[in-house]
Amino acid sequence: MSTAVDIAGPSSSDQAHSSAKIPNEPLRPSLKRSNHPYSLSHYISTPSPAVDVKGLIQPSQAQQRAAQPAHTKPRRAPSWPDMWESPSGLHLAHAAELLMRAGLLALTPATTDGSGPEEEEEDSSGCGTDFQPFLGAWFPFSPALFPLAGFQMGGGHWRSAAMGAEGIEGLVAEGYSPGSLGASSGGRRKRKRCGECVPCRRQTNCEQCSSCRNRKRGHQICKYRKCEELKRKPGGPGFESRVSGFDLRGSDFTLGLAQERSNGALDG
DNA sequence: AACAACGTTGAA
DNA sequence: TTCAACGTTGTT
Repeated sequence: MSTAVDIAGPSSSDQAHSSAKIPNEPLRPSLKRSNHPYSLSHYISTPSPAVDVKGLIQPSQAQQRAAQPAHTKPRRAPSWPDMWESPSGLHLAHAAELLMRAGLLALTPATTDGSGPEEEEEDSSGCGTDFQPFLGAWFPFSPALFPLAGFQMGGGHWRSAAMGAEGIEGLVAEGYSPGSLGASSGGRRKRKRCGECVPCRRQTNCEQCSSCRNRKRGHQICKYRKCEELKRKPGGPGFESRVSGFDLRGSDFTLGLAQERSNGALDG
């Protein structure tokens, strides 16, 4: 029931200005697409229990060098807590904790003697495949754990088949895939719009807000089409509402829009 | 906090 | 290769 809506922008005469590049239909098709490089069967059938997740989420030094040419300004490396926050506010660590409570996730002692091949070549950032800080114990991150725990990866979502897909889907990170967690980007990921909130369902740019007027340099989507999910900081207030069973997605948009209008916040 | 600018990602 | 737009950083 994703009927396209087209809330009037700052003025009622803006519709004619919509860019030819703007899709004339809701964005669901592209949102549903997933180019995840690995299928679930890949992880299940991979002979080595340790698919090179470290390589996926932490590129090699050579990859990092390639990803960051010398002429570009050095950017702050994303911190690991940041890496593990979901746009809908659920820390992956919380998901892991839930699994632990359900007895589905094993913990290993905090040994650092590098007994396996995965342990060698730990770089200065200290990011291996174990994540003690999040759980107070070591969290062995292996993709094999997710199938074991009933998690499925697909459609850009992490689902839990064991807990009931409907219930957990809203809890678990949306818009992320292992690939977007750094498989090819050296850690920088790009969230996707939810496609369901009111702004996402707008079809046209207003062409009057600062983002529209400054599109060449600003590289920003029309203010009235900016996804509500993307407006939130990952791991922000959304977390509580999502966990407690409420999905406030888009609920504050109308209020915010009315407020913006009354305040004249939008330039134009 | 809002805005502007830019680098970068990801899809077409 | 192009383009839309997200993420980050600096400025106001």
